[in-house]
Amino acid sequence: MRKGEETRQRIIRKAAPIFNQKGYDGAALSDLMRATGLEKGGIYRHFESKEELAADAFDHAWKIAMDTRFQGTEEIPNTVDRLKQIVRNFRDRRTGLVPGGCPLLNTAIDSDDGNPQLRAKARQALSSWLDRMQSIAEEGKRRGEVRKDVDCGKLATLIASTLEGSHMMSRLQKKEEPRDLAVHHLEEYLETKVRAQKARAGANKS
Amino acid sequence: MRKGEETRQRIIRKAAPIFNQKGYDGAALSDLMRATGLEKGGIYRHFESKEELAADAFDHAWKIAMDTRFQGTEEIPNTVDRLKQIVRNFRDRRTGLVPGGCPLLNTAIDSDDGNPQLRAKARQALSSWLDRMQSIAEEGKRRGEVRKDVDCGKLATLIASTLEGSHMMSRLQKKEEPRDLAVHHLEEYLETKVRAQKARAGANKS
DNA sequence: GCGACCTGGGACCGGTCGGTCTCATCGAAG
DNA sequence: CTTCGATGAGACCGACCGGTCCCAGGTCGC
Repeated sequence: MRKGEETRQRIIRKAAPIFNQKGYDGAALSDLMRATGLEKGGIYRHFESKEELAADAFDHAWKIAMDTRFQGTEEIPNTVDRLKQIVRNFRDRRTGLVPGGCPLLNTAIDSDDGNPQLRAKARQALSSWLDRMQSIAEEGKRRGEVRKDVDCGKLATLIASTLEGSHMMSRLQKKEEPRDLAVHHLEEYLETKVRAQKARAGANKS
Repeated sequence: MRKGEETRQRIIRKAAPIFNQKGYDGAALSDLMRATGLEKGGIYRHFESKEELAADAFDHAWKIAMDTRFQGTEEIPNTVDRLKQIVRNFRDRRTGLVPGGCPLLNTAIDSDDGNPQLRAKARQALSSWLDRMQSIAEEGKRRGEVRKDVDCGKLATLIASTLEGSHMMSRLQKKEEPRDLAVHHLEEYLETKVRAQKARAGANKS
């Protein structure tokens, strides 16, 4: 029981970057065999199908992405500052991630036509990300840190769209600028349109 | 000479949606044969390789996308209004497009690892789109319709990122909301941060 | 230390992949 | 009407696809 589970996890860890980089069709069994150092039989003992492995690999990659994006945000008291940190994390914390760019973006586009199983994974991944951000905004609203006229669900959607779109462009151009730009834009948006203003006469710098 | 070119164009037209929906690897020759009604030999007479066909199919799909996104914008005199119309076109005009979502987004993600030929196509497609939007903004700046402190290149990048990201989310969720939201957000941004204010005392409705 | 079971190797499967080649037919120019 | 290049059919190719299966050897619990 022990050894098998270890191997299973090792396969997932090695397979995740391949699926994330090459997509489901592009990731051949032979690639996975080379990466894991196992023969076909060794892999298929632990997974019923390539699809099951791809699903587990996606979960693995997404968990890492989520953990990284929310890293060091829990302890930030102010909710708007917390959202800003999440936005900045998207730009700054990209070491330790599964190579190949955002797994959600990749899988969403990849599973666009067929592969309903992977598509469902992507949908639920997006939902969980949006929910977490929305919850933070709602907490902020209850606490009076976030303006009352802000729609928290829409805010989460806007943040995710902007970040993911800029991420695609940064990867395509191999330049940081689009991502930097999106982060800066969102920071300003959070500051001017989301954060509740405490003092009536307070100066509004920056 | 005549007939052959017609067939070539027909193949491109029929192949474009398949590549756009299934990706390069996912689009099998057998799919293309079924769509075109031709046998393998019939297709390969007109293209040296699958890759050449994919490149031509991308050009075809992207041309349609660009034409549609800029449809009815040339005749709008005010440049900021023109940009707003481009943004709205992204949301509203989606009939006649090659099925499968934005070819740029799809191809950018699809060609992320290998296929440098397709990747180059995607890069140049993005550049041409950005350039066109940037030029409009620069024209607006010369005419005093756009604020002097606006960086036109960054503006174009921000618009493209936001639209593409929201497009991915809309497709994944099968809901219009993310795209609507992004369009609304950009419209507001163009109105409040980009458009030059003519009159000092003018009311700023909406 | 024995026996049962867990693990991984690798031969094997039918199917499909992208790509080639030959040849009959088609269409247009003379 | 003939002729000849342009065209498309479809058999064929080797490679590789995802997946199965059985066996040898390793790893456990007892």
